[in-house]
Amino acid sequence: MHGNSSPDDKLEALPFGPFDPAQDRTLELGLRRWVHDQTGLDLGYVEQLYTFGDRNRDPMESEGGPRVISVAYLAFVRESRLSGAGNALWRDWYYFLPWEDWRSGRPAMIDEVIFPALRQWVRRARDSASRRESTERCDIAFGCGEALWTPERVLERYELLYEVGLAEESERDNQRKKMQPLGPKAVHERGDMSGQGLGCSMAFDYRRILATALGRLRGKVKYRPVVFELLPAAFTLSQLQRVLEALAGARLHKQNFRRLVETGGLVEGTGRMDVQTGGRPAEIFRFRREVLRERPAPGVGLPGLAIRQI
Amino acid sequence: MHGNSSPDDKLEALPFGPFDPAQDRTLELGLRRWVHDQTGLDLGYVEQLYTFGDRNRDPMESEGGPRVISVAYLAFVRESRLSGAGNALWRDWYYFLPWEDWRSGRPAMIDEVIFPALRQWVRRARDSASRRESTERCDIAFGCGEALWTPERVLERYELLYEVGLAEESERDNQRKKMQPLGPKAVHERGDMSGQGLGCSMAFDYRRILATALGRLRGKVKYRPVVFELLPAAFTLSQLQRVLEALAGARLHKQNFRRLVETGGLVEGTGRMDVQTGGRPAEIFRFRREVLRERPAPGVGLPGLAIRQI
DNA sequence: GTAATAGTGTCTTTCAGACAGTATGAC
DNA sequence: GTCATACTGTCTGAAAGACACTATTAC
Repeated sequence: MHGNSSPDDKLEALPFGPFDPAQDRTLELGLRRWVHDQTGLDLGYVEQLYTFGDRNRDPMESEGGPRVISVAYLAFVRESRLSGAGNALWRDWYYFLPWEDWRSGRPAMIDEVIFPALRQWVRRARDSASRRESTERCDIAFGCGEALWTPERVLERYELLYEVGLAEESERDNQRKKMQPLGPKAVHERGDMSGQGLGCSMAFDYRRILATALGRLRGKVKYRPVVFELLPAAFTLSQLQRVLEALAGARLHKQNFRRLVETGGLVEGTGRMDVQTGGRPAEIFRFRREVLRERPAPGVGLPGLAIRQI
Repeated sequence: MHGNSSPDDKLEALPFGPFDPAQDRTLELGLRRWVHDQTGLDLGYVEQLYTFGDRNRDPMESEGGPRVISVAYLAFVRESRLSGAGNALWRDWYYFLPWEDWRSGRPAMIDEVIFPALRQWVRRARDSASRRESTERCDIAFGCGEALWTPERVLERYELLYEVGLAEESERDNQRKKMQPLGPKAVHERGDMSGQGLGCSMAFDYRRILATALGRLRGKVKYRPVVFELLPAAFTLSQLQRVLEALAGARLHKQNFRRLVETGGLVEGTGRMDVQTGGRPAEIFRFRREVLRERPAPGVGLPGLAIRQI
């Protein structure tokens, strides 16, 4: 979700609100309250993500502003409800993290922009030890060499792109804190990557938060049936597959997927049929709550998620 | 780890410290600094856990004290280093959560104390809908009925015990906030469970934090090689198995465990042998870092972890 | 008929989970 | 020898991953 109460109007931002200890019994209730106040929406599934408190995450801090600590939450909202909800509007998250979307094949920017930049960055490392370490980091994050592309390493990838200078934010943040000494991690000399920014940048460290959320969700979907929070009570297997593919950012093998969720006891068919959409009518399925008792970690152990395309 | 800077001296507590935005660039660096200042320890592996901010988690709040927000972290410290480290001392976490330790079989207290209390609690539910819901919660958390005992549901179990009144903390907290209206979740009438407290209680909501940590670690160990942060660089497979069993709170099948970690590429043998400990000498193994590239989620998919004993 | 979507059957390989058994030390 | 720990071999059944194939709609 997107709220445009951002510092300057051009920047994309996540919705945020204050926490008022006097008013809200818990952090989560506080979240629900201000989301409701700002947008009229009542959140369903909500999960605490991570607490961000790095220095200068709010650029105003370098001009004497206070340190801002944000407790980030991940929440689901049905797209249909969003129209006319305050000043929030809908955004595909791959608009901000386009390299994460492999649904129509491996994104070209990975080979054309990211890999060259990573190689250049590795070459600029101070010594051979840090060069080796950097190579390993790149390999694991982006699945170079023998390594596989692992969908849930979203944050590792974003942080690498940020360090390399492929995220507009890194350029912006650097201008603001140029008086600050470099941390121990900055073992690379700075290169000029301006204009190479990938995906739409966001205010503050919001893109990092978004990356945290996507990574967490991709991981969680495997051992908890969170997908069903994103679907109506009744759905077809194709719908379920499309939602999972949107989360995973990859295509799934249709037949195996069907078998996985059906024989895995995650869903059950109702006898009913879907209204036609240009093909054979699909059966309507529903989530089998009982699976929570039967299996210790009921999720979709996404088949062939490690890179293989359909 | 245990720090005794607790409100009254009798209560067990987790170590904690203030966050000083002026001094610390990040929350994690702040953590490392005050742990060092208080105990002289330099933390190794550190992971942010969860941020706790419920009303009255600090009992002083009901007497006009401020709302305390705690960003909890999980960190590893080698036991040997702990002797004489400030006023911190070592505690087995099963001292606080004894029902979580199945290493010497199913703890008797589950059948003798917990199940009767849960059944009584379910019976006291207002209506049949909430009774059904409560039954399902108990089944899933504690593996009753057809459900399996799932080691990582530590927090769900603790919260249930707290609600049921089997945690001393719930009695204590209730006395302090008796003027407060009941939340929507309190659909059960209150029973008298005093004196039935299970495990050692802790100050504030620290036992909830501990339960969060154990649950998270049990989950994480399956898809990230965190175990090796708890072991020296060289170890025997038996040592590795013992550490994993301590985390999982369950016995693992020895032969399958060996095969799993060896053929899974998680460890590799050095030719060297261990000093004898009353049996055939064991080979010394080490962690194979390369596994991070080879497998998307390299961890120990703990074999037979779902209840089965050796 | 074609195009498009939905759904079935089956084969192979891999691996978890269990079995029993052997090897090398201390005593 | 016994006891204790370390390690090996193998069987079985359940899945993952891939194959080809049939079914029902709209046009």
